[in-house]
Amino acid sequence: MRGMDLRVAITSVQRQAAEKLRAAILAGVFRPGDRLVEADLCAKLGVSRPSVREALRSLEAEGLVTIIPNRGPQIPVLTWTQAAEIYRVREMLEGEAATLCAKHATQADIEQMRVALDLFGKAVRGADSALRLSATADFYGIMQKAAGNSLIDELLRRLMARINFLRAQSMSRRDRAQSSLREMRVILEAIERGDSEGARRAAALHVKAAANAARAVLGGEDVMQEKLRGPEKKARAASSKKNRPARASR
Amino acid sequence: MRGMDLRVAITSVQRQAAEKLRAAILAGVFRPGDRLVEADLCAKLGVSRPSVREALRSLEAEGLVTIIPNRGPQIPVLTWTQAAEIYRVREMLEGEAATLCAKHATQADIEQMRVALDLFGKAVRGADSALRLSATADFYGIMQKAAGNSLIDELLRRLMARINFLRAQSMSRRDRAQSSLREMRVILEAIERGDSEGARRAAALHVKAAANAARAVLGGEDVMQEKLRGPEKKARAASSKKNRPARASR
DNA sequence: ATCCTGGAGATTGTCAGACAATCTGTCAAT
DNA sequence: ATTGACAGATTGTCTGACAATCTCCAGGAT
Repeated sequence: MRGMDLRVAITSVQRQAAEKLRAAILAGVFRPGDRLVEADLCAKLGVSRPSVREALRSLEAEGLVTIIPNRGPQIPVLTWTQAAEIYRVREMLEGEAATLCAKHATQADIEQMRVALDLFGKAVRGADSALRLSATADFYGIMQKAAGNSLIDELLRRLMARINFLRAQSMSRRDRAQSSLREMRVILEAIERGDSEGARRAAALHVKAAANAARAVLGGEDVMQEKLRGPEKKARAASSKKNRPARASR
Repeated sequence: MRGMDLRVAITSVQRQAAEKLRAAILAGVFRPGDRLVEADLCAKLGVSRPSVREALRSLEAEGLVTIIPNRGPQIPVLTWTQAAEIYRVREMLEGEAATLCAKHATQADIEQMRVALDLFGKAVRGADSALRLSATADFYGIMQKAAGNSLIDELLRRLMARINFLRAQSMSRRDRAQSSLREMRVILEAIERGDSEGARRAAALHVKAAANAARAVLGGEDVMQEKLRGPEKKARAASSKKNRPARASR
């Protein structure tokens, strides 16, 4: 093979740290509002503070954590307004990706998407939430790669990361997962018949539906702040037990 | 005034460093392909290496610099493919911003945009490139603020930063600047009459024209790599002469 | 009893210095 | 001319330190 990639994966500690943290956040290890104490992260990741801090700067620029001066990093709490903005942009970008995919996808691409979609269908029927997430990720991953615009791919990936928390919550509702499956089928059908504008519309519709489901979870107006900040105090008491057992005397 | 913002600007060294660097890159102090040596930046910014490194991480995530492991940060060299992707996304986002602006803009917003556009016209006639840049920035700044979607605003700002170099080059051509002025007038007119779809079309058209002008500068295919990497070697000899004494003098 | 005021502890922001790993360019040897 | 080794420059990472700031709790004043 002429174009085989022989490069050894060369990476650095803080890059790995950033990756681990990103994965942890996406996996829901931390919840919105949680503070990330540098010292703890050092211990958990097994690296020094400078590396952790650099990793955190990267994540901050990606919007995955918010760093408040003199207070430190924490998982951002989304308001509904912010979430709505993300969904709106996602709608445009995903629509474009679907259009591009309908134009450029090879038979192999389409075949892969079909496999991913079948897998998703199985996950929905079996209520397997982990498989559901990975199957959708696959489906979109293939679509975006086939679309051939790497910027859209990257932007979408970051936006998805930011609303990951919401997606997990709204997807856990069975009916939403099933509608989602139907909508994705429509997208794929349009791509199969090379209907680029149809694919765009279908993708946009799908995101709109997802946004509606998310709004239901979030409560329409920006009440979410209270919804999530209410439990925070209780959570802090619990987590302080975990973080500094020595002082749990009270 | 009830809502007056009394907060003192609380910020940190590395945030300021990041800002300074960002501004320097946008101002064209560094050219694509230039390496940013940490020690030099420390000297120029007057801060320590950890702060510089954290600032660089932020800029990396924003796409303003590329950090190659064991080689360090450098200003990314855009290929035409990448630039085209950016213009495509910019077209969508700016179209949406124009639409939203047409829907939500107040009379005051429109008035401000008109002022900025007049200023831009004056800059074009007077061949004042600095004023040209600030006037366009104003025009779009007002438009995006009036649109009321802060995510689009932020994404556009970052994308613009990445193609800043191209914009400066293609805008320096008088005819392009004049077409630009005409196109922006059309956008504003659509906004004034509340024609949201017209505003979207006009904005998209404007970005398409800008992309064409940029392609002319960049040479259509990805030849740019050579174009910019050629002078790099000569530049390095000169810059090392320039960079080294700074170390000795302090 | 409630509110204000210190202070103690925790955490972040920043720096200096050090050292290994890696890259780059030069120069000699084949 | 290509290869190989060496020296210098630069990055990646860690340690330790200290000031600035925040948070929470206790004690005192009203």
